[in-house]
Amino acid sequence: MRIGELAEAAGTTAKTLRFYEDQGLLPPAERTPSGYRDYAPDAVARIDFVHRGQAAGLTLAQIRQILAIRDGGRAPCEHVRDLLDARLAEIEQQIAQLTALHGTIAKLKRGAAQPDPDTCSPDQVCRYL
Amino acid sequence: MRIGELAEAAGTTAKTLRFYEDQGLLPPAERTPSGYRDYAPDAVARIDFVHRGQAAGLTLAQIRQILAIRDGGRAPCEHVRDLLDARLAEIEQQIAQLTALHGTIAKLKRGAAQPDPDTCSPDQVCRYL
DNA sequence: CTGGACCTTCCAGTGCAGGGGAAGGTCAAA
DNA sequence: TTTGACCTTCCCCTGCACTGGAAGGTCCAG
Repeated sequence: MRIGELAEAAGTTAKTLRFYEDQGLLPPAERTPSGYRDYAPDAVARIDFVHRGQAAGLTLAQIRQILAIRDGGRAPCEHVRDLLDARLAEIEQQIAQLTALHGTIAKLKRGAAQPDPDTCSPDQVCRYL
Repeated sequence: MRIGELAEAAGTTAKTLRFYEDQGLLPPAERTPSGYRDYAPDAVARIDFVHRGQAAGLTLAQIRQILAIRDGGRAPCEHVRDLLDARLAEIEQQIAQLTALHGTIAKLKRGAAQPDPDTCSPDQVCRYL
């Protein structure tokens, strides 16, 4: 199948598939005599895996690592578990930071419940911040 | 004061201050006869304001808008309040997305509590995802 | 044989907030 | 006078995951 068909089957674009090949996420495709990329149907599964990895918040670099392990003939399960653990920790930290920021902003707002422009000196630009 | 002194006083770098000037966050500085930027002491307050804006999660573009209103002689309080309201909504949405992602990943992990590489088919790359 | 849909490569840009480093000018102290 | 710290402008680079577009080749229907 050609790159456009594969892209449609996998829910992405031809441009993105060339980009993935360039980044080492897809192996270099076979070529027709005229130079067109020619994919086997199971390429869809590989792209689906990339999408599942992205849905789990992994970067393309991390997904490439997993694929490289699998391509090397080993099972990447343990590496995947480590990546997911790290991702969970990251997410927890991000949520904590956002929660703190939410509190900070809410406090700023409470500290200026009635905006009174006259009490905002030009020096401090705005009493709100 | 020269740009290096100002940078140290404001807790940033000379490079960043030139960048801010370029981006319209700081007015073009006075120059000494030899071409050095020459700042009044109150420049520190303006940079502090930029930092407070950043601490509230505003982008430099948003901070520039606020400063432009103040520089135009008006009080930016209402615009600031709108920006903070929008930021709060964004943060809430981000937290919701991260929470959902956290749940998704945790479920993936539970679905594969005992990693068994043999049950991972190469086709699906990894049972975990 | 022509038009249009598809394909190829390559270069460049997006948004965000700066950082790195070159090439050259200035200033104060030793 | 010379060193070394500072300053100037300039352009390119970073990370992330693409996206746009130009210039040209291929394939198939009408």
